[in-house]
Amino acid sequence: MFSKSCEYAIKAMLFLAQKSTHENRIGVKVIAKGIDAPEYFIAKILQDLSKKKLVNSVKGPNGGFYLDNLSLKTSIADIVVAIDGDSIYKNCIIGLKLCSEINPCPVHFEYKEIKKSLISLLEENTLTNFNEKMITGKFSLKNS
Amino acid sequence: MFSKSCEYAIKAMLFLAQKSTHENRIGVKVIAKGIDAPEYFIAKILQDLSKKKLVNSVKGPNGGFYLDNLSLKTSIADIVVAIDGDSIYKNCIIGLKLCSEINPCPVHFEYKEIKKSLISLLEENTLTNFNEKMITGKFSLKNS
DNA sequence: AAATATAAAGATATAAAACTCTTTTTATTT
DNA sequence: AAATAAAAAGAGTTTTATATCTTTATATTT
Repeated sequence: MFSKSCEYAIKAMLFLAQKSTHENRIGVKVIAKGIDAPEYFIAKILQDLSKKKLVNSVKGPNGGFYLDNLSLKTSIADIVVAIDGDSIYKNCIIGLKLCSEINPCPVHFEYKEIKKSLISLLEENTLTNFNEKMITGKFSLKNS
Repeated sequence: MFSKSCEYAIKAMLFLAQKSTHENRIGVKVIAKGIDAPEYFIAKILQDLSKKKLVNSVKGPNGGFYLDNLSLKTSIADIVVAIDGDSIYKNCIIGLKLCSEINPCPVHFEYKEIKKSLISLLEENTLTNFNEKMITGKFSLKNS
């Protein structure tokens, strides 16, 4: 569904949403361990997210990454679009370039509904939202 | 969503479903042109589908690929599983290895429903089914 | 039976994604 | 102001996916 980079990005954002504040920044190493991702690779991804203003960062001693209150409103959809682009919004499920409402592939209208629910899921789940769900203890992010 | 190979496989199967019979086999070159795929690449994919018994083939003059009546009952799900494996059935949307009913990620239950519809779409659409849809002329497979 | 046309198999090439290392820049702390 | 710790930037490397080419095997046709 999503690229590896995108999955790591989502996990990193969720991790930061739970653990970071402006005062408590988190470094690449801690994030990498926390989400079970390769350190140098997640570093690049965080750089990218930082350029795109989805995370905040400060350099130097006691520096690291964090999310401010605005960033906590980021949805999974925002992260996906930032990393993988908008293909999830646009692409035909069987990869036809010309598939559209006027020239639909055989499953266009069926897939359209599914895509709609999928996009709702991605757009309605913000980081804050995730946090709330996890506070109840019924959900988790464990990977190993 | 699916790999390029898988998209080509689906398109090739649909093409064969429309055009081939036991008597009228279709060669790689024609298929490649018909679905706008690289010739040598789709040849490999067809070989694979043939080994996995999803298409029939005969060598030699007037040889080529075709689908028999049994093969026309193949669903998109069958093709996807043959080429991309069953990750669509199994994988967590945010890539967590441990995500499950007892250890769900924050969107597990929401995604579960979407996945269900997606799988229905893939399983319920057989090649025969596709053909019927296209006979009405309301649907198409054009790519360019 | 020979020639031919086709898929199958094997080997190679190219591109993209995933991952790593090194150097540079810049806040922070001392 | 100097030392330091961190991200940013740049430049690789490795792996996987995509694509191509060549040779071999085998039905079919002549």
